[in-house]
Amino acid sequence: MDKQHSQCPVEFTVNMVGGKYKLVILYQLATHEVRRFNELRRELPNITPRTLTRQLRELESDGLINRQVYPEIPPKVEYSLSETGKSLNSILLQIENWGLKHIVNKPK
Amino acid sequence: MDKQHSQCPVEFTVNMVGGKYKLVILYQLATHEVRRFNELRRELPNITPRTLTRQLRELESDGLINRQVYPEIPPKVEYSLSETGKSLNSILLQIENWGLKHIVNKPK
DNA sequence: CAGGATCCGCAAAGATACTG
DNA sequence: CAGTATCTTTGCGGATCCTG
Repeated sequence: MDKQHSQCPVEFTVNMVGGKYKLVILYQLATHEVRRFNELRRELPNITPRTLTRQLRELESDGLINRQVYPEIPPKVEYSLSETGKSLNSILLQIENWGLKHIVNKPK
Repeated sequence: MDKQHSQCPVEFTVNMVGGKYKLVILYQLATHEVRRFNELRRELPNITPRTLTRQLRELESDGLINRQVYPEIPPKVEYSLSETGKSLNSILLQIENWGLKHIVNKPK
């Protein structure tokens, strides 16, 4: 209900990027500039179109990504980071690096 | 099921810190060194004890925090960041700063 | 190609009460 | 103080099929 009640800054940020795939999507856009719907689908092997659509829409309505529609046939839609989204770049890279460092100590 | 299948580093990290309150808890421990159960409860006004316990236990079993039990009466338990948890410090601070910068542009 | 429409399951979280 | 025990809820994401 009070999603935007967002007491503290950390909670505020989590509410923006806290979806199951949102950070991965943002990371994709951070490293590829522009991605199309089915490109993202391929990067996220287990995601369903419905879920991908929802995550993208939420990111868009939170102002983190841009959705560029080309009125052609077949349809073409390009997703990219907004300026606000780009301000997450350094965090995204650190999250990736942290994962790289600790993913190895984790087997078994 | 395949929580630890964790394809990419970003997803791996998200699986570790992706709980609704986990980053806030980690941030508390990053800025206060040590926190007790009810102290954390006060910082997270809406959390229930059951949920707090679970988030703490998951963070502990993922090796991000330490749980120090003092066998006294009344009981005393202190939570703190492990070395692995401390390696998240810079990310936690950046997340807070990002929230501080963008929480203002967000009203209405 | 980029989704929309439906239906559904389940894990995550909330509410409330109780305890060593 | 630091939890546990139950029960209930919710809402995210999955599965499947359909379409401009």
